[in-house]
Amino acid sequence: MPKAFSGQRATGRRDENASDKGSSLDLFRFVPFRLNRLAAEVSAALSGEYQERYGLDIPEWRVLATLGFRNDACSAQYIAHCTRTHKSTISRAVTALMTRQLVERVENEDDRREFQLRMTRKGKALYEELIPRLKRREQQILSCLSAQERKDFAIMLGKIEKSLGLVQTSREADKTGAY
Amino acid sequence: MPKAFSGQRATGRRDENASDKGSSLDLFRFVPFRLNRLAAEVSAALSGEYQERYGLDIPEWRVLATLGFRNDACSAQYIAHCTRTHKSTISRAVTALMTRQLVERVENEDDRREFQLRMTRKGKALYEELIPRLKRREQQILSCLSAQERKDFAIMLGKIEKSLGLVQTSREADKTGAY
DNA sequence: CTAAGATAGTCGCATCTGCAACTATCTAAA
DNA sequence: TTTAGATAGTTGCAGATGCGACTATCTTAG
Repeated sequence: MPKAFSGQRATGRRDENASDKGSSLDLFRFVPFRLNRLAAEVSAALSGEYQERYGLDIPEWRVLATLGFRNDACSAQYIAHCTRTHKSTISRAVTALMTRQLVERVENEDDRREFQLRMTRKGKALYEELIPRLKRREQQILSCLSAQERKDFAIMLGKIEKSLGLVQTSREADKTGAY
Repeated sequence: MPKAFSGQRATGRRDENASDKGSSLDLFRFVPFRLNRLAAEVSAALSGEYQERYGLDIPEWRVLATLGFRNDACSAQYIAHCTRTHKSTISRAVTALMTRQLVERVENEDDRREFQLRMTRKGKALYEELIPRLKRREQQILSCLSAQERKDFAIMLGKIEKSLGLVQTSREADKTGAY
């Protein structure tokens, strides 16, 4: 048996004089840290599905997810904006997906700077196969919450997203152009 | 005014025939995606404090946060395990912090493989200055939630963390050695 | 029409970080 | 004691990704 560490935060050997009200901070109660850690862990838990099984990385998955949900062609820039992913990252993901013939693009007649992206038949097939797996995983991860808690959790996420400007109604977006 | 995209998810031009119950998935309701995006955004919102102002990156901040909260020396490995950060990342962070004389290390008499890390006076000073700023930011981010909601949100995070094995009592850890 | 500025997409570059190999050290079993 | 295996920490390497420059194209003001 390996030598165990002499304490974890639960028992902690933290000096109680350094109160949380003052100049100390419990990393394990600090929401930004928790979100980072949780997001990394959840991604890792899902990567078995899209990464190992289908050889997709996260940006590639986001491209497919956007195209699949919209069920309509759209530009790379659109995907970059609405998934909050850098356009160069999306560009590389699209290149990889085109190489694998999961996605194809056609020139836009009205604006020859941009391309209309759409999934190929092969891409759609992969998407259809992947989606139920990912949904199942998500449900597994959330199964520790009751139905009501899941609902509340989603609402709170929404509030935080909104306060950070992560969600935007199309009306607001039309005004500001800030996609 | 720039040309606006022709639709964001709120209005969406999504084909309603592709029901969520079936083979489609709304990325914006998909918790793993939302967590990733939210974590990235929250980190960006905080980076102004530790990154721009103090030249710390996230791993460096995690080292300081662990040392500061424990208020006691500990090994790099300990920090790596309890922050769930790769040991090579922590190693590089510690090197950088030592160069800046924010952290120092002493040999462990009992086990000469490991070093005891502690903050220097200078490191403590930076820590003390940084903490209230970060707490303030966290509160700003969470200010869109009521006190009760914040509480509930923390509880739900805890449940998900627990179900993913992200939290571990020291008792369990002592048994498994799985820090 | 022309010119200035904005936008779509690509690509080189730098940085970050996980992986794995490596050294040094410790532990445990024969 | 000896030796095999485990652990702490470091470092080279490779993959991923954000930034910024670049080209091509579009828009708008004059």
